[in-house]
Amino acid sequence: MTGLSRRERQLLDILYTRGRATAAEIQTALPDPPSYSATRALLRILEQKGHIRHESDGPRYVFLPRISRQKARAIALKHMLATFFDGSAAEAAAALVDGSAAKLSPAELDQLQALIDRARKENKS
Amino acid sequence: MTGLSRRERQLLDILYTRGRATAAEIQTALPDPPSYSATRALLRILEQKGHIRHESDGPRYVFLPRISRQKARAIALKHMLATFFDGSAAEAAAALVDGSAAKLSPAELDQLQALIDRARKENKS
DNA sequence: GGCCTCGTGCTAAATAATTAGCATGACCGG
DNA sequence: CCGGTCATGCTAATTATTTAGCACGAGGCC
Repeated sequence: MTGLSRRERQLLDILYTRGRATAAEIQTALPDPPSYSATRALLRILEQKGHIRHESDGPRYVFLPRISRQKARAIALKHMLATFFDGSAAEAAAALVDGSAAKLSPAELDQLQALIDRARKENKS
Repeated sequence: MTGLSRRERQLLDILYTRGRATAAEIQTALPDPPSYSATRALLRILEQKGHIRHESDGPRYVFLPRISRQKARAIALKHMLATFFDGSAAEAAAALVDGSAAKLSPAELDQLQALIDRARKENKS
């Protein structure tokens, strides 16, 4: 995943965020958008490299990542942990709870509490 | 940060991971390592772009990111939340606790528990 | 002093990435 | 039928990135 070029990465991020998108949607969403045909050329390259695929949606193509969002998440998380948190999921979670990246609502804290409780139960068995 | 080229990103990741490194160390750590002089040329570009700086360490330079690891972390976390978790810190934290990316030890769960408790206290005031 | 090693600054060539245009086909409306 | 719009496949030109070599200086050893 670190072998991606600038534009490849930008485009894949859009697809991971949205799940699927047309070339026109992707073009609009790209930072400093290139032309429609430049966008399509990039899509073709990513498809050739095996990162994405397309389906027909009426008269046009819609593009999807080849790996699931879950899978892509896990890969991205892992890379981020290694790069910024010495591999420590706990530190990353702490950063999230701490609000350096976002603020958790009470409901979200409850949700996380439930997960911790469950993780503790599983640790006991 | 999404405007970085392939090699730029690879190199910065190394510096964020290690905090500081010599050109030789960076060269070795780069995936599919280029020559020493190619590595230095890349460092020069990143320095010109303002992403890194160097200090003298005896007869050689040692390179550092221009932004702190804390800051870089926060940026990376934010981007990852937006791309893979619809902006939800709670979902990301859940993924971390859930172990899809890593398994938390009992001590780590305690640590996280303390942070949740504190966040809840702050929510009350 | 000469040679070697280590490190830097700089340059330019090679390579990869990015870009956009052309040709074509399908469809629709006048 | 013609023209316009929308979409694709494909190509090649342009631009950015990556690469590595050269020249030079510092330091150490013989």
